[in-house]
Amino acid sequence: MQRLVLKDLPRYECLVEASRQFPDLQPAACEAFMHLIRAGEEVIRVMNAHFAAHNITQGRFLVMMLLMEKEGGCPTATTPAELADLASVSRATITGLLDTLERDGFVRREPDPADRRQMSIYLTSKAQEFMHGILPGHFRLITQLMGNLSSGEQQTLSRLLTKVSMQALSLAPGETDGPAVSGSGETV
Amino acid sequence: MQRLVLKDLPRYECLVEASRQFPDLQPAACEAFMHLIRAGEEVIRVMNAHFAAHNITQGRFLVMMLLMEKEGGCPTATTPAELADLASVSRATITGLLDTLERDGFVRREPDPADRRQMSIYLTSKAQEFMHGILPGHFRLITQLMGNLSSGEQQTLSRLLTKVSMQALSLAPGETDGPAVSGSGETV
DNA sequence: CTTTATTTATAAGGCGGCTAACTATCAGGA
DNA sequence: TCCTGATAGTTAGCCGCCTTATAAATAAAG
Repeated sequence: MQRLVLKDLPRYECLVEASRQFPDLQPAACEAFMHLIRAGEEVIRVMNAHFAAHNITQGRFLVMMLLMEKEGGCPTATTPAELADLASVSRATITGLLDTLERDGFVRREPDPADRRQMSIYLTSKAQEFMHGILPGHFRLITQLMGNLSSGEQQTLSRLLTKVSMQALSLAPGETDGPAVSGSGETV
Repeated sequence: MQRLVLKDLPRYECLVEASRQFPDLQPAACEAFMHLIRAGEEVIRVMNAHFAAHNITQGRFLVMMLLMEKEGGCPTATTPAELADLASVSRATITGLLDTLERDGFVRREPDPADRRQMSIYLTSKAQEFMHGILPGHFRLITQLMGNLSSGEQQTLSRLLTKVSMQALSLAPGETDGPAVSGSGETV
């Protein structure tokens, strides 16, 4: 249901202590990193509890969100390939999710007459009703989760996290062992 | 290897638009929430790539971190129960992790002579070497991930995320549908 | 028509969570 | 002493979600 995370983060002095043994450890960066991981997991834990109370999972919820018709011209998916792309997972994963959603009567697969390789995925009316029943509580929960922050703090948080995301994306493809370390033999 | 997440976040106007349909949706809170989820996942993705390059997983890494001897008096675990507690997972989960770690020669289980129900878990010297080989790169990676932020921004981020974590913890046990909604019939 | 690319689905596998049930042990009390 | 209850760890069975590799149908381009 959730992911293995530290319950209590090490105190800052502890990080400073450890940075003597490991000069690459920057206490402030490390602390921000751990807070990020933990806050993300705590928030996901709360969301999962909400989902579980409605007999759904985060994956199925996201797929249905992506399938919902939106007024504001936001991205909407209709095929498994689009879903996989929007969610950054493999198509096989989406097939599995759609299988269970279809079994439970939440989505319908229909062959596309124009391109017969493609399937079009539609939310059933049952799913529409379900989502409209669950979404107000979902949004209230998000509001509550962020309720300790002022509007300004929420914006600051968004800004800082965007920076982190961009950095993470830039680090994703290339290898990890820092600059100018080409092959220092830690390939255990 | 990672979790299903939105690749591209909806634009802010899109959230404003949606907030007309769902009055409970607060665009700024929702945006911060999504940035948090996404940044967390992106960061975890990068870390997982690093772990995978060394044939390890995040769970096994965390267990070994908890087992390492630390100088600064930080929390260290020696029994499965302590590990489960520190990591907030069930003991059965820890048993599974320890099984694979033991199979790969990273930990040793020894019965506690004082209380024969208990096992004491120790890192092998192989694991010690492994961790000392991997940790510098690990910490460098964290430093890089947070490298887009100034020291002040890192501290601000830690502070804001702490607020979010605390709020999430306070929301964890109680139910989710907001205040004064006792039983409005969305128990689909 | 043939080749190549694309879309979906399937199969097999792995990780990492969970609960429930079981064994062994410890500790307290009648 | 023996029963009882709590605790530590393992086991068994389950599920969610992810992967890669493969297959089958179709499309598109030469």
